[in-house]
Amino acid sequence: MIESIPPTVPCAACPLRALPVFRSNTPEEIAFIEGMRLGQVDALAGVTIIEEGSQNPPLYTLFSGWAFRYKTLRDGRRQILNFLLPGDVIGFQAHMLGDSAHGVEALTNARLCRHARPKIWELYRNYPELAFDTTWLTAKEEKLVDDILTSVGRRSAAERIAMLMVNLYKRTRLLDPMAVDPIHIPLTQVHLADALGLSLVHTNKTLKRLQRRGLFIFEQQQLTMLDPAGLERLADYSETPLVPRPLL
Amino acid sequence: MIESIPPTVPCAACPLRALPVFRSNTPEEIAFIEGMRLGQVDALAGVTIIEEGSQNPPLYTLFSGWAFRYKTLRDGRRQILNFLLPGDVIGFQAHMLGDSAHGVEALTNARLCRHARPKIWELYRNYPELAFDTTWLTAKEEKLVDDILTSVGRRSAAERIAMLMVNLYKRTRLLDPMAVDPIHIPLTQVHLADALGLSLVHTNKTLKRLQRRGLFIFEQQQLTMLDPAGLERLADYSETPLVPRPLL
DNA sequence: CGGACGTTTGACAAGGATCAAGTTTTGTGG
DNA sequence: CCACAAAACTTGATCCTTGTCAAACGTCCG
Repeated sequence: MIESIPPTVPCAACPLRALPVFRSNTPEEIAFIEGMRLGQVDALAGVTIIEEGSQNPPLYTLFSGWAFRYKTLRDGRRQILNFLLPGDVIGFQAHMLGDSAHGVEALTNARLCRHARPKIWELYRNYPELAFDTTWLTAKEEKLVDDILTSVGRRSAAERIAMLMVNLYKRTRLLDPMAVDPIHIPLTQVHLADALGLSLVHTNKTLKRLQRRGLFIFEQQQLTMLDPAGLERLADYSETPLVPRPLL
Repeated sequence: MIESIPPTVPCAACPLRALPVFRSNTPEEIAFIEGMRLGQVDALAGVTIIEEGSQNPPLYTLFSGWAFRYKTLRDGRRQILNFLLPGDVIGFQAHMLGDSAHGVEALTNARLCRHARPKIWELYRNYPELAFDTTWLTAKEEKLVDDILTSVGRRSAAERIAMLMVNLYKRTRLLDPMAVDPIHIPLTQVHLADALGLSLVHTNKTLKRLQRRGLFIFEQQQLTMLDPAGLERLADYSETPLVPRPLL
């Protein structure tokens, strides 16, 4: 399922660090992070990275690929809480609280950096900037969930889809500023439905309707943005100021 | 709106600290927290404590009373993200990210401890345990929002109400272990509706139906639990392990 | 070639929204 | 302490967004 692999690059040469979205670190900080990293592992698409309800699960950073956090009810209903992209931390909430209230599943084949959980404490003791960054990442993810909750609670199906498309489009562009449409979004309509709190059938119909309105094209997991302004208007989207993001 | 008052008690004598829910701190930590506290303020019920979208809003701890976090869409639709009870931190996400993506409003008359934002940095530098606690509180709130999102996205109206009642009941009991039914829950049906992602009318009808089923009584903001097990079953509620909570 | 998976569509059911009153409770000023 | 307005709660009728059921179709892969 999840296989260890020989480390691909040292943290100092992490390709993510080269991206403008990520804040730069001092050499000492990078050395500490390198020391915290136990190694890299690969997870195939569809694999469960963290089991729902597991005790003290491992702590990862997503190096490449996509994943998502989710919760399920006993009868199988599933809510996707948010999607995880490279640079996102996996398992931190569980690290803090002791067990994982949610599961994490790989959407694509994914490569993860695994971290030594006990070193987090050392991080707090000796690298207050990194500790601060850690909190920043947690706060940022909470804000994202706040936004999603607002969508699911108060937006119509069409508005929710518009919102999600705009968000995913922006997030992927931050990670690949050179990308041109169409952009690869590795989601099936089941994922969309579970993330939006809608049924699969209704998601499909609303998705088609929006595409017929000429807002975007999304087929075979390829997204082409046709009318970004129209989509943002429909989503009642408000821009988030852009701040460089820490990377553990 | 928000009025400064002479400090009521020193942090060391904070009545919240006496409660079993809250983790104990060393005298040095408490002294630091005391030094971080700028003073206490009172907010009347209904007052906006933090404006949606405000830049660098103040940082508070809720000393007494209830409040809630919310987001609104341009046309006025409102989603309540979660309810805040004594001990909860207010404005921390905004402190981290620079501006507040959500608003905070007092539900009852509330007393707040206001903190010196720049001292947070000192806290990270000199009190790693407290920094850790801060992250813990953020992670805990994210988990709460995760749970609410799951409700709003995947539970029926009746299930959502059951879930919320169980949660609020448990949270209030933690803060007042001696309390006996009926318990005061200072929410109107408008608040319930906005927290659950439902219309007011449907909230009312479903609420009545559950009460007619003998699960609980909720009137005049007084909650009596009649069939906690039945409610938890309906809500598909899974127990969270109880860990003492840090208090800033 | 046969499944498994993902997408698409139509028909129908239903949970929840909206509209419109009416009733009760709460709060405030006289 | 009463009177009155505002806020909160109820209820019925109706509409409609979304869910459920069913089935067909395409594609990829062993």
